Amino acid sequence: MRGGVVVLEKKMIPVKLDNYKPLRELVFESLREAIINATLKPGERLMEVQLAEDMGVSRTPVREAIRKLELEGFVVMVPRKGAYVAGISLKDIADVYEIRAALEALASGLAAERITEEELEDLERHLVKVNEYTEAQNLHSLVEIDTSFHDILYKASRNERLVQIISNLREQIMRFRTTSLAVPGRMKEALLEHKELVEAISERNIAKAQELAQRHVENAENIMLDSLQKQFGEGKLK
Amino acid sequence: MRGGVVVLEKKMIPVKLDNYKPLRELVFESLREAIINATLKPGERLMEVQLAEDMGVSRTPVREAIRKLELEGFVVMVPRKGAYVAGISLKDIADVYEIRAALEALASGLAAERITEEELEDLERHLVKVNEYTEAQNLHSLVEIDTSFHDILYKASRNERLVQIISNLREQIMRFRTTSLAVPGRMKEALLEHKELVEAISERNIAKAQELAQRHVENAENIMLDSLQKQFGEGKLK
DNA sequence: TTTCCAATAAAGGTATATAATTAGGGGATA
DNA sequence: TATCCCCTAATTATATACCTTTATTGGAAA
Repeated sequence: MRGGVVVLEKKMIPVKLDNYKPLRELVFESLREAIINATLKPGERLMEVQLAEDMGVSRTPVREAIRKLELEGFVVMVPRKGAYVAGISLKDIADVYEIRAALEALASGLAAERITEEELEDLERHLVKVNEYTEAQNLHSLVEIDTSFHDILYKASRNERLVQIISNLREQIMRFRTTSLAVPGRMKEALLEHKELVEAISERNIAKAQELAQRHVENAENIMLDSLQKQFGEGKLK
Repeated sequence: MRGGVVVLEKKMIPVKLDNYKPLRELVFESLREAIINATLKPGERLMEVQLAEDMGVSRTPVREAIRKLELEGFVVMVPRKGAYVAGISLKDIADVYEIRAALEALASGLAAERITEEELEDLERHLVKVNEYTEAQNLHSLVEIDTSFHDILYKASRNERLVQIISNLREQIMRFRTTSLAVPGRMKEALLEHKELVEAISERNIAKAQELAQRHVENAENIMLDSLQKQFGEGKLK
């Protein structure tokens, strides 16, 4: 029902009925989510028939979802055995952080060049919220707003592939994220680092933004590795 | 038939019958190869039945291979339409180089820290060959040995994920590689840059290695973007 | 009791069958 | 002649069936 009067549209509406998602996508997202929040634990076996039954679909979309999880590093395949939730060693975590430090420095530098005023304001609004949640010790909301903060920041780099790679790397260790920010004092420290970073970016100080981003990641790495090393010894985290 | 006499094995043979590869892997590699060397051209439609027939397999492994190609950015999916070989814009290429510059700098710096003497010697042996092929203007062999050179270099970073990401990014634009090294004078230039880089690494000069690697990638980018800009205008390369 | 072998079940790998959606063409009508 | 609609063919999406390999378990023999 469009009403009786035909109105001339200003623009052609980009009619995207892209709401449609294949089952494999839903399964993929569902499984990834479960792996990230440790509902599916490292080392756990993923059996196709069982997953298919649980989700009420056939094996085909489940298999296709697993293929994608495999490439993103969330599961490992053992030929003729099946898929297992990927374990991750301390070395793996260190490796990921090493890459993230470089890429987040790159992204922050690019953001300092390319960010718009609107985005900058948005970032600052986020900082206010981060502040609130930090005061309130609201860990859950903090993690959420923190993720959103970084999303805006990285998008400002105007490099979609970069955003995608960083996002993937962050997800890889987000399985242990709670451990990181839960360390006493880290929340306030991180907030300060974020503030400095935004300041450098708003000053369009590329080198400083890079430097701060890199150090920010390195700090997060040290905290996390420390606390993990205490929890577990060496070996794979399973 | 193991023969009549049982011989005591010196060592436990790491009995990996890992020679086995699922069909989906073979199909995956085959398709990726075809896309990289432009047998399958950007924008071309990939039809499952046809590919399956051509390769003498069923649709299932073909579909699974396509799922992986999708995640690696080699194909784009249009829901209910199928898969198309991914087109790539000049912006895309610039984005990829932007990331590569940062990551190859990182890898080279790490290599300067962690490379072994054996690996260094191996690199220098490769340089000799690069020299030969450059003199002989043997483009094909040059591309091959160049790839191998970089593989050794990046492995020396002792960061497998880093190696994997860089490899993927290189493959993404390898589809246009011929254009890059074919530019007159670039081959010699690249050789010189490689020599300097190896020198910096053998001196364990981390900062210099990073700097040289970054500039090397940036140079390659400029050459390639220039020559592509002449060939095509704007728009997707199809 | 322990070890080895065989039978069997269970799971992944592959192929095929069915459903659903889309593109395209041809004909009818204005 | 042009436009609109319906029908058909083709293709993807999903489900199911079949094949192959591996792990397990129970029993027989040493």
